[in-house]
Parts: sequence; C-alpha cells; structure tokens
Amino acid sequence: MPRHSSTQPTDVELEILRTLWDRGQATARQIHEAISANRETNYSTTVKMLAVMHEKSLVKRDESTRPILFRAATSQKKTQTKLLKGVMQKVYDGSVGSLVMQALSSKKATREELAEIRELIEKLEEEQK
Amino acid sequence: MPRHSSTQPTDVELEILRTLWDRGQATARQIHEAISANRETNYSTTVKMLAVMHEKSLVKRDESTRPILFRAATSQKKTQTKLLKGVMQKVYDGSVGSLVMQALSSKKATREELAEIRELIEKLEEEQK
DNA sequence: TTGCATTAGCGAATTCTTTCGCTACCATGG
DNA sequence: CCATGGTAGCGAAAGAATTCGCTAATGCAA
Repeated sequence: MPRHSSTQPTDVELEILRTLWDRGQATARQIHEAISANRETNYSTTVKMLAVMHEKSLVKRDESTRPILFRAATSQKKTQTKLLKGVMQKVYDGSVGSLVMQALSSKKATREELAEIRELIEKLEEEQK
Repeated sequence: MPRHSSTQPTDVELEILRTLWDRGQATARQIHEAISANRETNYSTTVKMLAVMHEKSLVKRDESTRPILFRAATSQKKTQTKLLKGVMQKVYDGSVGSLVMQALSSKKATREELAEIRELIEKLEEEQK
C-alpha cells in the first residue's frame, strides 16, 4: 500500500486543493493565477507541485483535453475532517470538547452559526439519552 | 527568506512541548523518556531538538541547575489557539462555524462536554443581543 | 508548413526539519 | 584525585517540501 494514500496535504498543497475545490477543475495556468494572487510564485513551481500532488494521489489529471485539467482527488469535507482530526489529536490530545470550546472562544461566530451549532448540540444530546 | 515567517512548532516540537506543559519543567533525559514511550528515538536527537527549539524561542533553559531544566516558552493555551486559528484559516477559510460543526460531527463528545459547549453557546448568544 | 506562444516535465538547488555519531564536559563515589 | 556514567553540544547527513531554470512538446495563427 502506498504510504502516500494516507499522506496529509502540506500548506502549499492545500492552497492548490482549495482552488480546485472552488472551481471543480482547473488548468495549471488557472491554478497558478489563483494562488499567485496571494503569494508570489513561479508558474514552474505550480506545475511541479501538481506533479508531486499527482504522485501522491492528491489530484487527478484529465489528459483528454489540452491544456490538461486537474481535479482534487478527495472531497473538501473528507480532507478537512482528516486534518481536523489530526489537530484534535496532536494539539488537544483527542478531546473534541477542548477544541470546540477554544474555537468558539477564540473567534466570534455569527448568530446563524451559533444557532446551527446549538441545534446540532441539542440533537447530539438527544441521541445520547 | 524564511518560508514560514511565524514559527509554529512542528509535530516533533509539539510532542516535546506537550511533555513540558504536562510537567511544568523537565530535564532533557525526562523529556526523552517521555517521548520515546511512543516513538523510537535517540537521546541525542532530543537534545538537539531542544537546542533548535531554544534557538526558535519555543523553550526556555534554566542553567542554574544541573542537569539543565527546560520549560515551554509559551503557554499551552496560547499555542493551541494559534495552531487552531491557523487551521481555521487554512482549512476552513476562517469560518469558526464550519470548523466547530465538523468537529462535533466527526467525533463523539461526552455528555459533559456537550453540556459545557451548550452553556458557552448560550452565553455567546446572550452577548450578541 | 513554419514560427511562436503556451504548456508540460525534468533535474537540480534551496530551505527546513529531524536524525545521530562523536567529542567534551561535569559531578561524584571510590 | 580520577575513573566513570550521565549530560551537553557540534557538525554533518538524511529526509521532506518547495523552488525554478531550462528543454521539450503542443497546438494555433499566419
């Protein structure tokens, strides 16, 4: 089994993945333009990153068209959950409670977010009975 | 130019910090023993990591005693918050709501945790009025 | 078809992290 | 004392992530 299948994306890789999740699919050029809006970087670097990410199975290539189209290999949600669980483990010793408490304390949530979270809490509490 | 302008602890560094947060302070030997319970590693490596971390101001050294005592330079909570905010930004586009929703959905919280979170939510909702 | 601009790919360099062998240092029990 | 066992430090190497120069391939316009 390739060790890469369980590899977590790095920060730069995540930036590329975010572009792909936003657009569904994109060419190397489009991805490059999207990320170089934030960070100065060379087109070659973006292309190389895509190659590396393909190697790691983080992206899929559609070569039936030119230019080649890229897509994320894994859904945004799955990746988010995996990364979040990693942090929960490494930083909060696996405690979802501490993580959530600190998240809520550290940054203002909107009224709607709070309502949604409360609903979920109530549902979870119901399930536990 | 450094790629990461702000020095966030790496995973290995975090492991050492966790030991220090647990104990308050510890010698290189004690730290080494704590982390080699999980992972096979050499004593020299631990000592070197402590030197690197001191260089980065992640730990403080008390040289008035022998063996030298180490302490974390930053509180656990501060570091946790910083790391969590980083994830919130990089992975959830800064949305505390999405992060919390996924955290709660991805791992069971205990009854006590849920109650505590709900209390916080209610307090936050109250403040918003 | 040819020439040109864009796209794709390779390999090597750079930067950062983690590893550890080896040496020096220290402090203390005999 | 001074041998010995543990502690501290250095430098180099191994690994991983990121960078980009340069070349090759592609396909479009003239």
